[in-house]
Amino acid sequence: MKKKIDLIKEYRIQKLFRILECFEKYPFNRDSLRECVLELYNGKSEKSIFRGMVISSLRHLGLILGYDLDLRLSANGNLIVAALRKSKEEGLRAFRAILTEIDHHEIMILKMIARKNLDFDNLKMSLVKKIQAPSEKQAKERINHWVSMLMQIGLLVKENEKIVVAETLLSKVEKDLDSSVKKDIFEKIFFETYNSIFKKQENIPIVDIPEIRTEVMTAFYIKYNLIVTEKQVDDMLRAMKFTTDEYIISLGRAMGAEEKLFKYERDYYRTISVRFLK
DNA sequence: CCGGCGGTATCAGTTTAAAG
DNA sequence: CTTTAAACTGATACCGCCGG
Repeated sequence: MKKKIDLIKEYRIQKLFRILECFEKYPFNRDSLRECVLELYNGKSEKSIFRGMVISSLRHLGLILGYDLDLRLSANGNLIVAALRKSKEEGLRAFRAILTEIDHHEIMILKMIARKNLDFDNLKMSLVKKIQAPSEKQAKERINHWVSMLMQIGLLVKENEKIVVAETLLSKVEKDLDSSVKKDIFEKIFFETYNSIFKKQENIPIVDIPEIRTEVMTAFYIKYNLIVTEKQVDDMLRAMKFTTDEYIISLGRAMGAEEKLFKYERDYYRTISVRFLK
């Protein structure tokens, strides 16, 4: 069974950073957003750049949500921008965590490379054979782009003619991806965040999960300098007790097919609500 | 001559505008 | 108001120009 890899058309990370900043500036504002993005490509056409490259790449990477007028950052996309505000290196750290998480779960290039000891070209060829794509040319393009992104974030390094995994860096990333040390703080931040959104929306207790993900992740990052991805939020939320003598958490279903729903047991949910008993 | 950037053709759905 | 046409949107595969 060959793996499927999406084609990331825009894979230059510095460019993606600037695009994400446009999304942060103009959520739900397609016109300004499009203008902001096209400025980065000095006036190229919206069809090829905005629709053909930017939107599809960011969606494949899970960094944006919504269609036409509703385009906006996902929680992961927002985390990158928040980190970027601190420094470029921090932005890379966030991006690295998110990309590595995708790689570990879907593509596994890093694991494949760690096992082999091939030169660059042979390595790429062996990867190309393992993925499913419409043509060999397409497979090559996909692998090239993913490998390039892993190099840009520093997880793959050229060493003479060989290519190796930067183990020290990878272990740092894996620390960022490990939620076991964050569980204790999670409940505290989750309830604080819930309450602040609850107040913000004038005491309406039903909170959108994509929104609370964003806020929880930002709080973790700003207050504790900890990277928490969407997946980690979902994992830690699933691990919580939903019913105690202090509170009851309930989940709300989505109306139709939507993106990035919260999976709990066998179903997908869109909203969350907490009733405090004391 | 090669490859990367990004242009293009195309498609299936939608949405909007124009025409009747 | 209803029908018809045009434009828009997101996505995909493949192509071609240009710089090194």
